Amino acid sequence: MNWVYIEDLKDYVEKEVELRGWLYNSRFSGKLIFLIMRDGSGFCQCVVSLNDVGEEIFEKAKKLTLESSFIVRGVVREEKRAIGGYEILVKNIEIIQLAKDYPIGPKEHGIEFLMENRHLWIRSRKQWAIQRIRNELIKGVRDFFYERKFILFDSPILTPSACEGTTTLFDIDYFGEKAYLSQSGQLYNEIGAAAFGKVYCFGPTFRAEKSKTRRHLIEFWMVEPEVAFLDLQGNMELIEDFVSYIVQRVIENKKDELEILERDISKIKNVKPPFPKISYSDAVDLLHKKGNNLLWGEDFGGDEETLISEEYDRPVFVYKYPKECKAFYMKEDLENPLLSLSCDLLAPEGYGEIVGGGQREDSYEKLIQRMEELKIPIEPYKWYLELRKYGTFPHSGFGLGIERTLSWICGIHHVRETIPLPRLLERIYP
RNA sequence: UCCUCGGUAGCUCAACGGUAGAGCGGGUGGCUGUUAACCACUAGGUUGCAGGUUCGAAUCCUGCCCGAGGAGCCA
Repeated sequence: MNWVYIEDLKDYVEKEVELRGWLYNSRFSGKLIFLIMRDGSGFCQCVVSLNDVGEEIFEKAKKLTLESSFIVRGVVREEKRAIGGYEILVKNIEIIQLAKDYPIGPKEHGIEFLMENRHLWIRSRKQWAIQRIRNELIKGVRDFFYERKFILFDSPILTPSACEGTTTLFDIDYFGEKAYLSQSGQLYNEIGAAAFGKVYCFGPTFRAEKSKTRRHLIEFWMVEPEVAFLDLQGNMELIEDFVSYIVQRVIENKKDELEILERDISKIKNVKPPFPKISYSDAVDLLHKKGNNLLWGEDFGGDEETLISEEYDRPVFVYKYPKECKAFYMKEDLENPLLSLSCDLLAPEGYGEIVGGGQREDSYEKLIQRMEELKIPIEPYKWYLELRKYGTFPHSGFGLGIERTLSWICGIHHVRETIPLPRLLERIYP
């Protein structure tokens, strides 16, 4: 039999096909039944008419409960009224299993209930759309770097030392020694940049921060490029090209999914280079003008980020943060030793920081001095320092958080919906 | 860790000191173009747990448990 997927139905108009899937919803109308099947690739209305199929098959259709698995055969028809624009005129139905008491209904549910049932919630239409967009976003990430001849340089997940603060690491027993789950591939990437010029790593990262906000996950995915001989300005240009590419690609290829999410495309269609760029010091002035009384030298919180980003119709760079706000490996600004050659990218609409990056400190002496100031042990970073001994080179890179970027593109309020199975503070089920 | 809000039917909520109720979902019946379909009937409860105040507690008080939102930190 001609088993096809719902997303391909347009190629089978007026032909008889077989669909295999689950019952998403159904509506009865006397001698007519509308079954909404989902098969993973899409949603399709299957029309069962008593006069066409006879009593036996009609009764089967009537018995189907939410999320029952079944196979349906029938003729594909173009139908504007139906979801997706096509429907099946059913000839036969084969029930695989009748599901009993599926907990998630078509009406509203609370977040606690949905999170407890995440393994089932992921089947519903909005969640389906988000994950399809995630897939496109990730393909876009890989294609962008592949087309620009970056080399994929996977960094380890088990690490012996901290990359940033040590308070936010998960520690594990590594044959009697202490090891940690990676919270960034940044430092290892610099090995790759010296060997291959342009590299990126892309994988999960782990932060044991006790953060409980709509922008935080304990386990999240980050893509981190690192480029030899690139300065801060070049880094910002790479970031704006990259972010624009993935946003435009999602708009282009995932129209239906964005529509399911009721995303206002006009809010993201302007995401094209150049992005506005504002220095940290100018940003602080802007905040003061807007009534915020942040002191120079303090890092921005969510409120400050929103105040800055709401000034623009596309993501905005804030660059040259005070050294104290940033990690030890950020290069000092030679024009002002209080500043670092760092840059963050703030997404519009209150989605906050989606990129953090900058130029790295390439002076062996300055790096050692900075580590001593911050009381960071030298020994575990011996290899890192050696990169500055054997042909040091200016280099820059950044990290982009996939889930934050995805919630912004999708217009989803909380990052927990943008990863299939979110790990949150005190939630590791399902 | 701190601050704020919440926990009542399978789900979403109402009742705010005086007999626990609605919508959805479930069940039964009706309807040939439905779009979170609709109409009628029906089943469904130790009001998070423990104690206290009261003639009487879902409601007020105390403690605990669980959840949500936010802060700090970060992508």
